[in-house]
Amino acid sequence: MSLLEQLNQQQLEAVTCVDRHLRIIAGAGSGKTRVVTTRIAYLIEQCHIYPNKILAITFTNKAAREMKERVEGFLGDTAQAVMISTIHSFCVRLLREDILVHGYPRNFTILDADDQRSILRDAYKQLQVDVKTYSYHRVLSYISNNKTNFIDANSALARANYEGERIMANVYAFYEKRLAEMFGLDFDDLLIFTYHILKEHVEVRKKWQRRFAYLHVDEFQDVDMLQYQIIKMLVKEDSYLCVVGDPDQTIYTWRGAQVDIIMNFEKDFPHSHTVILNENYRSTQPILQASNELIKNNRNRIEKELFTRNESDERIVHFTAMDDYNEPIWVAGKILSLHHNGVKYRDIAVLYRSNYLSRGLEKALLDQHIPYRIYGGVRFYDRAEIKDALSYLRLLAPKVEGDDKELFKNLAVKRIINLPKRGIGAKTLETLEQEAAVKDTNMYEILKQGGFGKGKAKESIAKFVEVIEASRSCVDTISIDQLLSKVLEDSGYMEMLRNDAEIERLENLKELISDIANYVENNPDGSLLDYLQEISLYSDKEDLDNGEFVQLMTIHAAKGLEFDRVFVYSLCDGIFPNERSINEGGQQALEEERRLAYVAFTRAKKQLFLSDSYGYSYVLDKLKTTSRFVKEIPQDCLQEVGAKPRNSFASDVDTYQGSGFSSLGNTTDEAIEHTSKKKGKIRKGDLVVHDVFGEGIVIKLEGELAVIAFDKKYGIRKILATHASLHKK
DNA sequence: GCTGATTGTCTTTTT
DNA sequence: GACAATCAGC
Repeated sequence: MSLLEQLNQQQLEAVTCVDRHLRIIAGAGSGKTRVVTTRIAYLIEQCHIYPNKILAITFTNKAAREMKERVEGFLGDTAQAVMISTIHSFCVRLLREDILVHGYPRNFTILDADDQRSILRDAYKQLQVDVKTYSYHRVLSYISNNKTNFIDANSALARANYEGERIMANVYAFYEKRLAEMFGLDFDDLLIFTYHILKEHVEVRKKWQRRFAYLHVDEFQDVDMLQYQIIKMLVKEDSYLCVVGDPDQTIYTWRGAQVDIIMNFEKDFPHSHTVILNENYRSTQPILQASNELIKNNRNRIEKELFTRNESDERIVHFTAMDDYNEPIWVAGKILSLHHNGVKYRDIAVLYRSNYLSRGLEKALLDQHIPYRIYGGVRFYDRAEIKDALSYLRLLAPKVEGDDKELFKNLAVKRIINLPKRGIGAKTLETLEQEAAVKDTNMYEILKQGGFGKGKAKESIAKFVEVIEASRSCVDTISIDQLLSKVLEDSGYMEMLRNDAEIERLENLKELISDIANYVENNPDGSLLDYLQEISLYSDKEDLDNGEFVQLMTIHAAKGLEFDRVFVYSLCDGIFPNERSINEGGQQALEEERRLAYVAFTRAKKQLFLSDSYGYSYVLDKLKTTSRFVKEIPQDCLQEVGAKPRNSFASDVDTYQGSGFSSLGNTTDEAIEHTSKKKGKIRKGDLVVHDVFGEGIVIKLEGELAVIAFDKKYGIRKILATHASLHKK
C-alpha cells in the first residue's frame, strides 16, 4: 500500500474518508494537492471507482494541469479519464453539450475583456456616455456584480438611485442585448447559464449528477455563491463532495468569494467530516513564523497555527533601496549571486502586488542577462497580433445551425478590417454597421454582397473579401495552421509586420501557428470551430515553465504554487497593501491584503527576500515608506540590509505644500516662450535640475507651477515652470 | 474621410 | 507605457 505510506495521520484520514462529504482545512504548504491527488488515486485503485466518475475543480488552468500531472504520476493513462478542470472550463463543457435547452446554438462565442470593451465602445457612442466619467473597468465591474447577483438590466435600472447608476444600467441593458444577439457569453455567463440550465432542466441536472460519484473542489475558500450553487446541484444523494481550502488564503473577495461558504460547510452538508492539516512541509521555521505572526494581525479570523519541522537559521532578508531605480537592481544582483552559488533560475520567483510593477524588474533583469518569464500581465492570447490572427480565423468559420446571423463576426470585422491599413476608416465602418443592422445580418455579409463603400474604400473592400473567400474555400482541404498562414499572408498582415520590423510579433505568430499545428496533431477530428472554442478559455500558454527562467508573477497568480527562493517586490505602503483597495474596502480590505502577503510569504520553501524602496511614487503621488506588513514580522526573523533614510522626516515631506517660490519670477508669455524655444516646455515626467535643490522629477503641472520631487532633503516642491533657476536635464 | 502625431489619463488582483 | 481623444494635414 505504497500509495498511503508517506502520509501523516491527518492526511491519511482525509485521503481515506470516502463515505461522507469531507471538508479539509489545509494550511499553506500542508500538502493539500498531495492529499487530493492521492485521494483520487486511492478511490480508483483501492475503492475501484471508475476514473470518469471523479471530478476535480481547480481554480486556475495551471493548477488543473499540475493536478492532472500528479494524478498521472500515480495512475498513468488511467488518469486521462478523470475530469480535472477549472469551474469555467467545466461549465463550457456542459454548455457545449446542453446549451440548446436554453435556446442558444452550440457554437456560442466566449467574449474576453477586449470584446467586452468593444461592445462598451459601441454602447457609449449610441448612448452618448463619456468614457472619462465611466471607465470601462468601472462599468464592467458594475455589470459583472449585477449579473452574478442575478440582477438583470431592468431591475438594475429600477433600483438605480442616481443619474450615474441609471446611465450604467442603460449601458448594461445595451451590453446584454448585444451579447444575446450574437449568442455571446462572457465569463460570468458561463456560470450563470450553467446555473440556470441545471436549475430549470431536471433531466440535464440528473444527467450531470449521474456522471460523478466523487467531486473535489480545490481552493474552496475562494468560491463565490454562484459557483457554490452550481457545485451543490452537481451533488446527488449518493455522491460525495470533498472541498479543500484555507480561510487564511482567501484573496478573491473582490470577485465575490465568500469565506462563509467554507466556514458553514457543515450546515449545508450536515453529516460531513472535517480534517485539519496544519503541519507545514514547505517552508523553513523563520519563514513560517513570520507568516504566522503576520496573519495574527487579522481580527476576523479563526485561530490556526501552522508548525514545521524544517529548522533553519536562514533569516528573511529585507532590503530597502533609496529609490525605485535601485530596488530591482538589488533584486537582480541577488538573483545573480544565488545563481552563482548553484541555484537554478527556475527555482526563483519574484512576486508583486500589481502587474505594472514588473516593468522595472524586467529592465534590471535584462541588463543582467537573467532569463525570466512573466506570468500574467500581457498574456500570450491577449497580445494584439494573436487576437488579430484569431479574428481572421473567426471570419473563416463555417456557419453553424441555429446561428444564421453570425453576429459574432462583427467583432472580428471591426478588429481587422483596417489591419493592415486598407483606407477603411471610422466613417465607412459606421455606415457598414448601420447597414448590417438594417439588413439584419452581420457586417461581413454586407461586404460579401459587394459594392459597399465609396472610392478607394470600395476597391480595398472587394480585395479584402476576395482574400477571405479564397481562404474560406480551403477550410475543409487544408489544416488550421496552414489556413492561418495563408490568410495572414494573403491579407498582407504578415507583410505589414515585416515592414515594421515587428520581430517579436512575428515570433509570436509563428508560435501561434506551431501551437495550432500541435492542436491539429492531437485532435485530428477537431474542426476550426472546435479550435476557436477551445482556446477562448486560455489566456496564456502554459507549457514553458520547465525552462531555466526566473518566474515573475503577481501574488494572485502564485496562489497554489511554491518556489525555493521567493522575492516579494515593492513592499511599500500604498502599493502593498494597495491603497485603493483599502480606501474602498476599509478594514476588511486591509485584512485581505494581509492574507495576500501571507500567501506571498508562504510560497517560499528555503529563502524569502523582501524589498521596498523610498523615493517618489507616481502611482501613489507621494513618497514611499516601508509596508506595514514588513513591520509586522518579528525582528528576530529578519535580517535588514540596505539603505536607511538619511533623515527621519521623509513622511513629513510628502505633505509639504508651499515653496515660497511661487510668487517669484515673471509669468509673461515671453518667459514661457523663452523656455520652450530653448529647451522645450517642461512636461510631466521630465528630469530637471534646480540651482538650489538639485535634480528632481516633474510630477505634474498645475497651471504655471510645476510640482517637482527633489531629493529627500528638499522633498516635493512647487516651482514656477519658467523659473530661471530651473533647467531641463 | 483617413492617417499620423500629440496630448492627456490612468494603471489591483482573474476566469 | 497603453490607450483614447483630438487635431492638423493629405
